[in-house]
Amino acid sequence: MDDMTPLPLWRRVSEDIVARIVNGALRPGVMLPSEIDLGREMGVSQGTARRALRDLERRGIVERRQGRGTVVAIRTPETDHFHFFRLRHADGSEAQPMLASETLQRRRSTAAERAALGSETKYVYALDRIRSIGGKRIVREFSVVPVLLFPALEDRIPLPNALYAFWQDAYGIAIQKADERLRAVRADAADADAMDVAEGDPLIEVTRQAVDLSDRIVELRRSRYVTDDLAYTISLR
Amino acid sequence: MDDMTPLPLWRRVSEDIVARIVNGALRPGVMLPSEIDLGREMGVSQGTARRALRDLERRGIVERRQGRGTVVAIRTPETDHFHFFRLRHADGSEAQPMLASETLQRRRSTAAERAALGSETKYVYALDRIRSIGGKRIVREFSVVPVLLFPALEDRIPLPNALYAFWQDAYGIAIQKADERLRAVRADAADADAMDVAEGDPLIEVTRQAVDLSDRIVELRRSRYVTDDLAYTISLR
DNA sequence: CAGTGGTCTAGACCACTCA
DNA sequence: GAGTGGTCTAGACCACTGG
Repeated sequence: MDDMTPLPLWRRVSEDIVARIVNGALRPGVMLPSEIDLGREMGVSQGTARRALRDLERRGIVERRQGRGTVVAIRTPETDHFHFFRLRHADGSEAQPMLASETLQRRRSTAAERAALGSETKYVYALDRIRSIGGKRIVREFSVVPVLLFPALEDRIPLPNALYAFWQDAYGIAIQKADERLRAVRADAADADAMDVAEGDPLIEVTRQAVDLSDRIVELRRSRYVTDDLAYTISLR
Repeated sequence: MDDMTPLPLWRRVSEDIVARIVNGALRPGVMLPSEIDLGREMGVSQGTARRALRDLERRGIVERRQGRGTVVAIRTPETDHFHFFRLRHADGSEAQPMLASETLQRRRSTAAERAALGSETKYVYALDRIRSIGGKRIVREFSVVPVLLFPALEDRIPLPNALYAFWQDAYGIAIQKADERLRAVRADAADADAMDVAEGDPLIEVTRQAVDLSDRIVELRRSRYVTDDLAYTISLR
């Protein structure tokens, strides 16, 4: 598993900054040193510091603006939510979901959850939410997160619409990517009860694993979408 | 629409190379000049030529290997097909689809097709395919492409499994990205007839627009997937 | 062994931002 | 006007590839 060759200098610089973000020394919105200063601090040239910052920018971890500087990226409800929430109208515009209901439960983890989240995950929070768009309830989400990573989550109820922005803000856990599997399923009785859909209607079910900056799986999520008026939209490159 | 600032030097270099690929002067698999030679040819430094090549590599247009050189990327049936064909087994492994049937028809374009493919698209080829995986017919694909871009396509029947690799090879049209919209639908009588699925069963329907290196929409595709054993798999970053 | 891309440095000029 | 990132140059050394 180990790589014989050491990491390039620029990568060590960028990983050092990631580590500072993960351990909380750098918080979202904070200004980073300039390329020249960063290079001096780390004992590398400006070009190398520049490359590290460019790497972080490409990964969406920092934001750079000419004349202004480099700041740790903030996951706002806008940027964050719409990046990981893929339902769009027919014209491609973003859908504005509202939270219709929310329940949070603390319980023992299942074997499958421990397999994905790590064996130290004895307890989890199970968060069930229903979202409506344009007055129609068309999304059910079942999220599972380790209690260890999100202590005292029940005290924060009601949770904000955009979970990932909240996690970064309140727990310092930043989502890097989400791996998803989509399948078509029939709405069951519970779906018909919770959403504006008839039992037996086709839904898209999305199973997601959300991965943070430390490459840990920090959330398991299963979502069910009614796709009558909105579609799940992606771009393959 | 126009940008006041001129393109950076490195971008002009990379766009020049893209143009050479588009017009056929550079074909897939061909070796590019080294960074130093390219810089000399274009009157820029090695660093700038390097940046242009890195840009092309990031966009998947060329492949670079230390010690070997830079070549125009080849869309092989493996690399290409599995990039744009997202069905995966439960363990994440790639599914091996077989072509179960194929029909090609030349006809006038519809108004909707002209809106997407360009008003000069008077005629299109409509390609309908059924794919099977593990002996089960679980994919229907309806592709529409302009006759102008793919002349004499009927002479190439049967078309290979991986369409995009074939297009690049036979017509010099390289797919850069594909924008997709996913919805859950019920299998109709034609689906039940063509695939191993019962009428009314839930399917995922994917509507795709494929875009080439010149930013033209060159294909409209509608696919229907049975997701009992396989799931549509993506990664959001 | 010659040639390639990967990394790294040092320095220059420019465009942009903000006080 | 001082400071930032964006671009560009010129040159160095290294690791890898292939004959």
